Amino acid sequence: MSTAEQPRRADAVRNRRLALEAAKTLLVQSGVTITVEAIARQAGLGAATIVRAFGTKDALIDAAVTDLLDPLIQRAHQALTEPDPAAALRRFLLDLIDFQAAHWVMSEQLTHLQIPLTAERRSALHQALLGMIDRAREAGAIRTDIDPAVVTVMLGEVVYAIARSSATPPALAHDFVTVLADGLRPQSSTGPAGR
Amino acid sequence: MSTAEQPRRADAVRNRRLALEAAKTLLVQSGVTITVEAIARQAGLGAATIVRAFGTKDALIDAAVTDLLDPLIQRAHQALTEPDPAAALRRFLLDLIDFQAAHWVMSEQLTHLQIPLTAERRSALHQALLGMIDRAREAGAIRTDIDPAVVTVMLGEVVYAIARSSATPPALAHDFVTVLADGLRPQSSTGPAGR
DNA sequence: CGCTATCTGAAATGAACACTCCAGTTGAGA
DNA sequence: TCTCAACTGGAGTGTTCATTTCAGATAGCG
Repeated sequence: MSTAEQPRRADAVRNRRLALEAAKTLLVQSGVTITVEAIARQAGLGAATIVRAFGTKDALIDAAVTDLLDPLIQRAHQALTEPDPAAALRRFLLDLIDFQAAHWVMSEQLTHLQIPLTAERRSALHQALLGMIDRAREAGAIRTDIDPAVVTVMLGEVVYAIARSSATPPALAHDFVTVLADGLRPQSSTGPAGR
Repeated sequence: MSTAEQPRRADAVRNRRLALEAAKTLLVQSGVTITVEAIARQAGLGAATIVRAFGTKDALIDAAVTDLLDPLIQRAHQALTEPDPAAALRRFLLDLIDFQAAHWVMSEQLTHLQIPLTAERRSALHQALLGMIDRAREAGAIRTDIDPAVVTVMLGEVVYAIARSSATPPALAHDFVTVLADGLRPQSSTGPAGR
């Protein structure tokens, strides 16, 4: 393909890797404003070197976030093949919350950046989640009076939010998923519906 | 009190008001980076005038956001006195989502600002929400196996998230509150619990 | 080894902002 | 109407950054 990797000097390759690791480290830390300067310091390199290795700061961040996101995507694909769809969904939601709890600071940093790779990964996650919900729905584990697309948006956004919450104790995540799961289960009693 | 308003010239008062309105207008618009320059243009004033009227840009934004938040706080207090706690909570959640849907862009802008007044209002909202949940709980409308504080965090964050979702069709908000309400209701069947 | 294309990073550049200065304007009391 | 302190806003000032430049260092081939 067009991925024609022109040969690069060993030190350039090494420094590129260092820059990526440094960016990942900073992305996970809270409270830090991520500047090229800061990444350079963390990597023990000059700022110019870092920018040159990726073209722009945005491209560097994009690559770093993509890296961080990959394990999560793997888990998502895994969840899609597990036998019990409801359990898989539940487990994945908890994974998602864990991930966001560790990384929500990152999301804040990303707002004004041009990060196409990351956008792509996010969309992949969204697709996988949609798949999980479809499976759970077909298995009868999720009420059918709500559009699966709506459920997907709901869960995706909500997980982000819950992880974001200042405290984020594990108990919160667990309780939260419980409430969601109970609310999403087919409701036997349409209850005091009218209200 | 110490609110000793030293007399100010009529034009100064008018311009202060203009600046506040301009800031509110921009805060609600999406995609706009809010600079003092932009607010000044919107208000038809010079940038210097605006900064001087409030001391700092942050103070201006703080005042504007506070203004925008006030009606919502009023609704919250209102909800606390309605006869049916469950219905009041539900209605307020929908209000909250509506508000956030209209204003979430704003929240993004606020991340790096010094906005004590706004922080205070937010905390007031949180308190009110906690109150509503307590009332609904006492009325037996909310399951008791989950800490009310957790429920509060849950709802507060979640509402923010759901409003944030790109689409935000009203249907989404409605369905979402339904799912939450069903999930938060006392669960008769501990169900096929183990799972 | 020696040579040179590739790399490096300190310093320069330039853009975006919040905030300040000051010469000129204006509201409003006498 | 006159006067002047309070106001205004265009033109700075100082910062914070991403990105570029370029003189010097170095990987790695012959």
